[in-house]
Amino acid sequence: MSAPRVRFCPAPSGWLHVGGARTALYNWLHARAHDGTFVLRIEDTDAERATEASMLGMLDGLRFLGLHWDEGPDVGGAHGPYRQSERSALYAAVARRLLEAGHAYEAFETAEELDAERGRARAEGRPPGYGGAHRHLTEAQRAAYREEGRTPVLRLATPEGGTSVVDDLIRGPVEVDWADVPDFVIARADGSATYYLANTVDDLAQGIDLVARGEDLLSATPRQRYLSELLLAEDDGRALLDAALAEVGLPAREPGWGPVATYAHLPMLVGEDRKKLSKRHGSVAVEEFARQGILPEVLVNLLALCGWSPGDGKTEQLSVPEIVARFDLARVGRNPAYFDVDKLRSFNGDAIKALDVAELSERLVPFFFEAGLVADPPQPGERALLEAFAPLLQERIQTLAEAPPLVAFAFADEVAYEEKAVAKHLAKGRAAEVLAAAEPALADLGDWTAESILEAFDGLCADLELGRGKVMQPVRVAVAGTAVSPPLPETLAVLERETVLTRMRDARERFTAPAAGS
RNA sequence: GCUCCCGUCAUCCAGCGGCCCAGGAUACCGGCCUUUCAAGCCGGCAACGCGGGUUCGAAUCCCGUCGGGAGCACCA
Repeated sequence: MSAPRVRFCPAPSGWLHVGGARTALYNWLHARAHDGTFVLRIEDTDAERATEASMLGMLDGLRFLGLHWDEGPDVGGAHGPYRQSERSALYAAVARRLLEAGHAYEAFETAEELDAERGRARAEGRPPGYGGAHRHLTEAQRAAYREEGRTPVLRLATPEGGTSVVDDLIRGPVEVDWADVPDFVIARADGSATYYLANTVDDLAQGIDLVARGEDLLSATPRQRYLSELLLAEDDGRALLDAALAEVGLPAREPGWGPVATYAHLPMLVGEDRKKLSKRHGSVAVEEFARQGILPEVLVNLLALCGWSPGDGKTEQLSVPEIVARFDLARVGRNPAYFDVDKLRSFNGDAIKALDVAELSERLVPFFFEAGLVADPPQPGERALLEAFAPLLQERIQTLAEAPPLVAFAFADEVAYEEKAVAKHLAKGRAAEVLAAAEPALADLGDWTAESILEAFDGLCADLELGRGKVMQPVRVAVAGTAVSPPLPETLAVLERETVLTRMRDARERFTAPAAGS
């Protein structure tokens, strides 16, 4: 396979979810693995659903994942435009030519009538597809419908008999009986193109030679293959599509482009209930994972594993370059894949541990900013604090978003004391005594390091005949306000000694009962 | 209803006729470690849907059956 052209073509409604991201990724991987071209095309033919915000969100999601496109909106390319809403003249020209050639016909049923008919068909156990009622209308009948004020849709007349065999790269040959393929709509009553038309036309016009998409489109393939053949069939030495392209002044197809694309239908992504993944399954938007602090390369890793595996039966955690090097569409499996969020978190934790400190700090910045703990570019002091905590955080977080709450106390001037922690570790027991003893012990320390602080604590343990927990928890709560923090000596060492001492004294006066007599 | 696709531990993946009384990962359970929370380390549980073939030999090939999913839109 030489320099393939592949595409991802989202419909801009809603967010980029993991299913779409997986499809985009597989196409992108295929392009990168074979030195090909990754085209991004926005399929916004349905004016009622497509939104600008959604499109921007999709682009952001793809960029977050690092799936950069070679041709597409905002980067351009030789075969644009890359938004279908800007190509409607082409679809109209193609549709008209299809009609003129007798491959398509006008159908006058209204959406309501078809709906009702579908309901009846379902109730009676008949296939709900269009039966072809208007396929052979006479000129007079058409005129009569028009007189009623009806505007027709255009339907493609599918073959009367025989079978269509699609040789799917992943599934092998798939055979479908033409009798089971209804005459489908290619142009709506308002003249706009449907997916079948626009998608097929553009794949051809943009030289897409490999189509990797969700399995839910497997049954659409025979129609698109048939449509492709009609578009490419030569008439007067020129294919219908080429004539239409020239008519509307869009770039011509390149000579080297092959006739029809190879198809690769990817297994469905499912939720825990084994149903097609949808918003019902909780957070499936790429943006949401980004917000939670999932690393993009980890999301890519997990997405890659949804249907594909390197095949050695062992390796699962892979870097993006490794995936590119090993990926092969032909090795994609056929059974539905479950997008496992637990596994994602686990891998993410591992990846965070593997990051070097500077890199981790950098990635943490937006999350600390979001939490209101640092300024937009962080102040030098804030950055230093972040870098000092990064190694401690690294060991215990699975997502970046988990970091700020763990060390918020170090960035805030005021400590937010947690009621339960105070009640358990300060307001009872020997907390007052412990703090009173700890203050001078820490104040008198020569070095302010984790080692020396730990030594001081151990000294206190011996003096007071208490375990480390009994000594350190009151101090932790006094300084952090919570019973949970990174390891205490290291944490204290990161803070200014004065801050620590002040907080201990304040907490002792504010929360502890006066030391009991004996 | 019809058509198509799929069927290995709870979950995902490996397995392409002998290397499999089935391997890895996540989850779960237990232990160790321990200054909190995690992490880490060690160990454990646990699957070839079922029935027939083919074969010296089947998770792997064939048929049937059952189960699951997708599609049959003026959505993509």
